[in-house]
Amino acid sequence: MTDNPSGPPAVTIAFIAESAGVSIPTVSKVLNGRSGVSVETRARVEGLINKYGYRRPSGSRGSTVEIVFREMEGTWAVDIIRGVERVARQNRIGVLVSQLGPDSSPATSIDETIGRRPGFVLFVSEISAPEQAKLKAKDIPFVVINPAGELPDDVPFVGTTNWRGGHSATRHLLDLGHRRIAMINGPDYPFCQARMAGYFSAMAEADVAADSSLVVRTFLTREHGYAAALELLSRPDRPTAIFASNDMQAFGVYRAARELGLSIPGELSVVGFDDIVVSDWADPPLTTVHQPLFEMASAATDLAFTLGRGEPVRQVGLEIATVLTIRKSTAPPRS
Amino acid sequence: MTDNPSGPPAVTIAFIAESAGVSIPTVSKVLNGRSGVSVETRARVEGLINKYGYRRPSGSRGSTVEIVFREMEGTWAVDIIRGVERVARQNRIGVLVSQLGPDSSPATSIDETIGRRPGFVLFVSEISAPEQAKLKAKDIPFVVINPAGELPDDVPFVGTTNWRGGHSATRHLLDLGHRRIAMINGPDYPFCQARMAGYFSAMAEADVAADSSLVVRTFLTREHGYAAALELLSRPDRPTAIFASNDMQAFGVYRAARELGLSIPGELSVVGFDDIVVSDWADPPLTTVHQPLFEMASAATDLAFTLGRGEPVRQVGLEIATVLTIRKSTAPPRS
DNA sequence: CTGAAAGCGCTTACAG
DNA sequence: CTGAAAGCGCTTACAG
Repeated sequence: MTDNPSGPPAVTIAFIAESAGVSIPTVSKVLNGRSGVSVETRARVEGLINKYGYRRPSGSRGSTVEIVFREMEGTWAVDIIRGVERVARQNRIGVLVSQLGPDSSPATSIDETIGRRPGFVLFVSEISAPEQAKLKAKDIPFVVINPAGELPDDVPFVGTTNWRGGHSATRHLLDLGHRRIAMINGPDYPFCQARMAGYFSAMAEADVAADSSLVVRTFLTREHGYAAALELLSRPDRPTAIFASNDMQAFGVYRAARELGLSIPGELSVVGFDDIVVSDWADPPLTTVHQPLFEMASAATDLAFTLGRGEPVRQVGLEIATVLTIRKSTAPPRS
Repeated sequence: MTDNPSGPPAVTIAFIAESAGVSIPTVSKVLNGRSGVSVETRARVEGLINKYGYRRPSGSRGSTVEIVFREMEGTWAVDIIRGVERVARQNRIGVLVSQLGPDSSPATSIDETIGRRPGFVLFVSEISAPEQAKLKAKDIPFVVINPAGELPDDVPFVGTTNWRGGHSATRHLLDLGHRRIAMINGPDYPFCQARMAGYFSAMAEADVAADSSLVVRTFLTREHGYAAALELLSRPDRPTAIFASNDMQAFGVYRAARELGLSIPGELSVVGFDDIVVSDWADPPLTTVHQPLFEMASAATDLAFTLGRGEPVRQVGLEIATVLTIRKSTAPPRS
C-alpha cells in the first residue's frame, strides 16, 4: 500500500502527527472536526496537513463529494456535474453522482449515499426533511443547488437571481417598445414566483397597466408552452411579446407561432429563461436569461468544502447573478 | 463503525471467513482475485459473499466505478452517466465521474483516478496506451464506451453498429425513392468510416452508381454541416436527400436548407445519426439513427463487473444495435 | 492451498 | 486538552 521502499515518507496521519509533535489521535480529531483540541494545536496540525497535502486513504470519509440528482436531465445536468468536477479536482476530491428520483428502486435512499461515506453531499433542486436530518446526524456538510422549494433558514444553498432575471427579461422587451407583454408562468415553486414577480415589477416601473389575462400559468414543458402560446396568440388583441418561464416553454411558443404563421421576431418577440445548450441553435437563436449552472455548482462545491473545514461562512445561502443573453428572437414591435 | 450493539453481525471478511470455515486471509485473496485458493474454497467463499451481501468498506477498492470523460458534453454525457448509474446502483457500487480532457489541468492524469482506487474504470470514446498500461499494472478492469479510435484486440469495449446504422439510414432514403443521396462524412475515425461504408453498401445494393462528388468530408459540428450542405445544395444537380454523420451536422443542413428556401422534407430529405435529445424538437423533427448510449453504458458497466469477478466473458467487445428513428424530415422526392 | 502472525492506517474509548 | 492503549477491518509476507 505504502509505495515507498525508501523514497519520501508517505503522508499518513502518523507522519503529520510526528511533524506536528502531537499524537496520532490528535491529528485524527482535527481531521474529523472533533472537539478536544486546542486552537493552537488545531491550527498547527491543519498547517501541516495543507503543507504536506495529506489525503485520506481514498474512499474514507472526506475524499469524495456526492451529487444527488432527483432526475438527471440532458439539457442541464452536465453543467452542474462539470462545475462540481472543476472545484473538486482542484481539491483532489472525487465526484460521485447518484440519482434518488422517481425511477430509483424503492430500496434506494439517502442511506446508500451515507454508506458511501462522502465528505460532502450536493442536492440538486430538492432535499427532503429526513435527508436533512440524517446528514446532520452524520455531520456531513450538504448544500442545495438551485433549490426548487422552501428551505429552512439554516440549510445552505446556491441559487440564482430569479427575480432579477425576470425583471431584466421584461425590461428588455419594454425597452424595445413592447407594451402587450404576456408571461407564461410555471408551477407554484418559489423560483417561478420570483421570475413572475420580476416581470410584474418591471411592468409597474414602466407604468404599463398589468393585464392579468396576459399571464397564464402552466407546466414547464414544451407542450404546455405550446398550448399556452396557442391560446394567447389566438386572441384578437394578442400580445406582441411573450416571456416564458423557461426555454422549453419558449420552444413551445416557437412552435405555436410557426403554426399560426407569425414570424419571430418580426411579429412576435420571445424571451426564455435558463439558456440551455440548444437555445443558441434554435431558429431564430433564442434571447434568454442565462442561468449560470456551472458557476452555481462550483460555488456550491466551494461552500460545502468551506463548511466542512468548519470555517465561518459569510452567508449560508447565495444567489449567482443571471445574465440576459440577447440573441435573435426579440425586436421592436411592428407599430 | 460497526453499528450493531447486538443486532445482526456486521458482514466483514471475518464474518465471511467464519461462515465459510476458512481464515481471513483466504477470504481476502478471493476478494482480490489473488491466486492460491482452491477452486472449491473459492466457490464456497464466493457463495457466502453473495449470500450475505458482503460490501467492502466504502472507498476501498471495488466499491466504485469511475467514468472518465475526455470532454463532457450536454447532449450525450448524461445518457452515459445514467446508464452506468442504473447498473452500478443495482450492484451497490458508487459512480465516480471525472474529466481528463483538454481543459483539465496538466497535473491531472489517470494517476488521480487510480489514487481513488476505483474497482472499475469506464473510458468514454478515448483511451491512451499509458492509461491502458497503468490500469493493467494495477489490475483494475476497464472498458471503453463508444470507442473513437482503434483499440488493441484485448481491450474490452462497447460500441454501436455504425455500419448497420449508416446502411439502414441510406436504405430508408432509397426505399423512399431517392437516388441522388449525398453523405456528409466525418473525420477519419473508425466509427465515421463505418457509417460511410454502410452508406456505400446500401447504394451499391440498390444498384445506384456512386457519385463520389456527393460525399464530402468535414468535422462533426453544426457549422461544418452547414457549410457542407450549402455547397452541396447550391449545385445545379443538387441531391434530393442528405445523410449526415451526426445530428449536429444535420442541424447545419437544416439551416442551409432554410437559407436556400428549400423545404424539409418537401424538397430535401435529411437523416442524422445519434438521436440527441433535441432531435425530436427540431422543426421538422429529425429522422435519425438512434445510438443507444444508455444501453451501451449499462452493457459496459456489466461487462466491467463481469471482468472484475474474473468470470469468463463471451466476447471482449460488443456492439449494441442502432435503431432507425423515422420522424418528419424524410419523404419521397418530388418527381 | 492454507492460515498464524505481523502490520497497515485509522478511530474509539478513556485515564490523566 | 492530550495521548497511551486497545481495537477496527483489511492486507501482506511467509511458514507449513
